[in-house]
Amino acid sequence: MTNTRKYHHGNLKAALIEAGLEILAESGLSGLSLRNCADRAGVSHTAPKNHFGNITGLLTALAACGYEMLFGFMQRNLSADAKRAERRNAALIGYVKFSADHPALFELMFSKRKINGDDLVLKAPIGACLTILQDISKGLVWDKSDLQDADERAQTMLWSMVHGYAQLVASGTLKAETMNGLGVLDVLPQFHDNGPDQTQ
Amino acid sequence: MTNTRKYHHGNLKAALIEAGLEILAESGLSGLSLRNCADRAGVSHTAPKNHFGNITGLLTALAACGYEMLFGFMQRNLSADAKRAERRNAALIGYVKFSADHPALFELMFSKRKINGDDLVLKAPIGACLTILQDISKGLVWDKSDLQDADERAQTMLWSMVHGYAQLVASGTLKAETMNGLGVLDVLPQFHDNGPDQTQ
DNA sequence: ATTCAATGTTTACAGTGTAAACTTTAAATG
DNA sequence: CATTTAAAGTTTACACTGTAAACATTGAAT
Repeated sequence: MTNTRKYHHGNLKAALIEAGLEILAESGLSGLSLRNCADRAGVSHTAPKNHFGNITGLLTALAACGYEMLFGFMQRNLSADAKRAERRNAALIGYVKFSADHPALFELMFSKRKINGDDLVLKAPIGACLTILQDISKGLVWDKSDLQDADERAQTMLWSMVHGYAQLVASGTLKAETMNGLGVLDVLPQFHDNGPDQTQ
Repeated sequence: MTNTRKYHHGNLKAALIEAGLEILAESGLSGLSLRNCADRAGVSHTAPKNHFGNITGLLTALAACGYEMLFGFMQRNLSADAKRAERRNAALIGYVKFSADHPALFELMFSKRKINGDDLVLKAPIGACLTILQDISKGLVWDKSDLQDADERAQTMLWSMVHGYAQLVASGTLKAETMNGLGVLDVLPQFHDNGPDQTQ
């Protein structure tokens, strides 16, 4: 009935993002192009230019979408009164689970040369994720917790650990059979907390 | 003098790899193509096919080159009688230094979808690097060292930590100014050793 | 001296991103 | 309501990419 394709799509920007996410899931980052994205949305191959400017604009919008999803993954299965240690474990598990569930999107999100880091639409969800990281990094007791900038060190350490694990697994560098199915919490060290859990 | 270009290059395979490494250093992974690689080597754009088959073949050869370099970086500044803790620190620092000195090559080496993981020329230097990783992961004392497969867990943990740190820095995700110039040893936990240093 | 396989070249084609000129249409304006 | 205008899509064109097929050259084996 809606066979009479309208000249103006009406919601092309959202349709292009949805098409892009589908193509990423089906064919990976290398399988995504402006043209097949436009194809799937049912418009000409130059239509995306009106909404995203160029390929970087589209990829940036998709990456922003990814960070919003990552934010959700890092807060999944958390009760309202979860302690910081629980929040930390949930965030680490969520981070790895997201990278496993959406490997191409995860790859794109950290392909910093393919996206526009100054885009405000991208910065917002990244900031939200960093807020979680900051929370779970506070007051960590480990062998460097008495040095200067301990919280900042802890943040870098936690992110490095979980991101490296996620990236090595998602890229296929660490194969599942090599790992005896060990998850991130089975491998990375556990640190205990010091001081108050300020958000409680 | 050698202006009379010979029909047969003589050493095209090596020349193409060298050209590829140069382009990677100058223009990044996205700036590398079969055609500009052939251009720089002074041959027609289809000449590389005889030596590498397709773009995957060239990228695989370049990645193999990268792992050989990484192996050298991980053993740099080591005296003949270095203890395992020294070897471990040297390897971690070398890993990060390599990723900082050759970011595009590092990116390629872990772009597993762009290279042929079954290539024996690639497998050899990867195996050499894994041998170092295995060495520096043995007998590590940490909160999971009494669990099953402790050495394997330690290996995954060490690799995750250092790789995540290297990737986040090399990709520009962790900016230098954000980090107060903290190096990998200033951030990641230090574990002490248990048992004999078997290679001594 | 001849053959032949390895090594390069030429030509062709489909796919990519992007720019410019053009067309349609919804919405604002009189 | 009629007109204008700018946003949204299309058409066309071009340079670049990887790859395949047909062809040319040449060093080395016979």
